[in-house]
Formats: sequence, C-alpha cells, structure tokens
Amino acid sequence: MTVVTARQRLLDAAVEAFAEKGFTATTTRDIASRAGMSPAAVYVHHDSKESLLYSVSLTGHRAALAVIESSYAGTDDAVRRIHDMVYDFTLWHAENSRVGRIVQYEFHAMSPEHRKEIGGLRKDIEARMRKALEDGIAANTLQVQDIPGTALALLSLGVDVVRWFEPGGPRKGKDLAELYARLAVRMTT
Amino acid sequence: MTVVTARQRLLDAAVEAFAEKGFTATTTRDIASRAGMSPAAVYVHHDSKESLLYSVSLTGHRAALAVIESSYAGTDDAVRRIHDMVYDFTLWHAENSRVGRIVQYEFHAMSPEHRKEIGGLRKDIEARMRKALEDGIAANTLQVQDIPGTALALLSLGVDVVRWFEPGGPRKGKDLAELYARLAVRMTT
DNA sequence: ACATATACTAAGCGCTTGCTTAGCATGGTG
DNA sequence: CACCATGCTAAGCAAGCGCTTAGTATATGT
Repeated sequence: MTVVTARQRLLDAAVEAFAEKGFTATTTRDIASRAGMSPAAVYVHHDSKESLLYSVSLTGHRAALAVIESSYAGTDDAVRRIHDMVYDFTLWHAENSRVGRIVQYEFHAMSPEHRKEIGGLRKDIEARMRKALEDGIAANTLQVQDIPGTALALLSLGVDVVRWFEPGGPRKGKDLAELYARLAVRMTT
Repeated sequence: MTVVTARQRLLDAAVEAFAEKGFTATTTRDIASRAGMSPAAVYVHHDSKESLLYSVSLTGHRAALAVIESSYAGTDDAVRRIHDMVYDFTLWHAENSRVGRIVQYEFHAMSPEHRKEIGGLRKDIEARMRKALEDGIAANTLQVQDIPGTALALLSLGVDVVRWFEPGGPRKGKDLAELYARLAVRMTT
C-alpha cells in the first residue's frame, strides 16, 4: 500500500499550481483545495508559500543534476557522453515539464538565501557539461572553440523544452531527446 | 527634441517592472511610480494592467518576427541564411533581454484572445525557420532529418538567452550570436 | 476512564491589490 | 473673459491575499 503523506500531497498540488499559473499568481487557497484540504492545513505541514516553492525547486534541481551526473559517469567515450547527457537532460525536461517549468522560471521568486543555494546546483550542472566538453577536446574527439558558450547552448536545448512541451502532445519525449542529442554531436564533432 | 509621451513612459516602466519581477508580482502602483506618476495615471493612458502587457508583448513579438523575416530575405544562400537568422535572432534576444523575457515568459498571463493573436506571430516565426531549412534541403546544401524539430532547436538557442543573459555581463551579445550561428550551421550541414 | 498527541478546520486579521470616482490645475479657443 | 478639453491626482472601494488563532474530532498510550 502506497502511503502519500499530507505533506507530499501539498507538494504535488503546489507543483501543479505553480506550473500552471506561476508562483505569484498561485494562492495558498488554491494549493490547499487541490490537495483537498482547508487553507490553514498548508501551514500545518509547511512554513510558507515560498518554502513550498523552495522544496519543489530543490528537489527538481537535484533530480536534473543527478541526471547529468549519471549520464556523465555512464561512459568513457566523449562523443557518446555528449549524446547521452543531452539525451537524458532533454528527456528529463520533457517528462517533467511541469517541475521543469518551476525549476527554470520561478528561480527569481525565491528568497535570496534559497536562490543562492540552488544557484550552486545550477553551476554544478553547467560545470559538468563543460567538463564533458573538455574531456573530449583532450581526447581529440571533440572540436569546440568556446567551451562555456557551447555548454550553455547544449543545456539550453533541454531547458527550453519546458517552455512549449506538452506531455500529451504529438511529439514524443524520446524522439525529441534523440534529435537533440544528435544535433549536439553534430555541434561538437 | 525627443518627445516621450506619458503613454510611452508607462510602457517603458512596465517593461522594466515586468522583466524584473514578472507580470503578476508587479503592481500598477509600481509601474506608475517608475513612470513618475500617481497610481491613477496608468488608467488615463491604458485600459488595464493586462493591456499594458499585451502592448509590450505584441511590440516585442513583432520585432522578433521582423528580425527573422529580414534575415531570411537578406540572402539566397541557404547556409548563410541559417547563420544569419540564428545570429540576428540570438542578438535580438541578447540586446533586448528584458522585453524578450516578457515575450517568452509572460505569454500565459495574457487573456485568451490576446494569447491567440500573439500565438499567430509565434507560429509565423517557427514557419519562417522551417522554410529556411526546407529551402536548404531542396538546394541540397543542408542536411536535416526532422525539420520542425530542428527549427525548434535553432530558435531555442536564441530564446533561452533571455533566461540568463545580462546586458552588462562578461559575455558580449555579438560573440554569443556568432557562436550560436556557427553551431547552427554545424547542426544543419 | 482519562490524558495527551496528531491532524485538521472555521473564522478572521491586517494588508495589498486592480481599478474607480470626483475633482483640480493648465492652456488653448470663442 | 468665459468655456471647456486635457492630463493629472487624492482618496478610497470591494475583493482577495498570506498567514494566524482558537478550537474540534479522532486515535493512541496509560
């Protein structure tokens, strides 16, 4: 039997609401009613509306970083590594486009402290992509002039998916991921 | 002598505020005070807060479309065309990152009617990029399998710039545009 | 049987929101 | 000089906001 705690139900409701209307346009009453609770129940399980956003954003950023780290560690071949990192990063954003939208677009809505902490995870993601490019240049299998710029471009492909991707839409996440992964290889070889 | 009307000053103030805090988090009092007016003055020159957003978004989308159309028409060579379109589209987003942020992130905050109208401009932009790819395939100078997907990827490069680009930052808009334009050519040739 | 802890709600407080109303100063026109 | 349109503001209204307070129902331990 799966036990979904009230705390988690509120987090799920917050993900739905934030992704749909944005953080500021979402009311705590909306979150509560999506979770089937009274407005006051939110504050039994969470400190504030902002801390709900922080929890969602932190979990999301950690998941995205884990995807990048795991793809990096999955192979020694630099070309395949670029392919896999872009594939997995894009696929994660397609399959988690609601959380992804919160991760990418509600960053500024957090408190300065939370923003700083999560900013560290963002830098980790960029650093890992740069490292993958550097490895390939050292092994002479990739040809890249501007490493930080190219790393940004590769990540942008995945990130921007959350802006338009619809889970039930005509485009399959895996097809998109494979396309972007191949484009990434063409960009760097 | 340059005459900046009160109406335009309010639009400029709205651009600043929306880009900085997002549409919902911006108050009409904030816009008014940035324009050096009382809260009520907003409604002398504009119908509502949403109509301010609509005006900004419409102008921004039209400018972005004009950039794409102009680059498309600028040359007959398909490879150069891809280069120029991505260069100009990226540069526009870098040099207009505040308006760009409103264009890209506040789309959902508009009324359904306004969203529909502006959605048409977005489709025009995508269609023009697809056309550029089709031209190159027909001329046998570009090699692209998934035309709509690749068009999305090329536009994503430019669009995602508004998420992180800072006008006073270390990276020059022109350098970034040139990098992305070259990556676009590598993706499609 | 009683005490305590847990999970919740009804009601509402103080504040801010988008927007309106009523009125005032200014300057061009008859 | 009277008139009136224009461009603005002071004041405020109804509604909605995040969040708190005080209390209730239920389950569990002693």
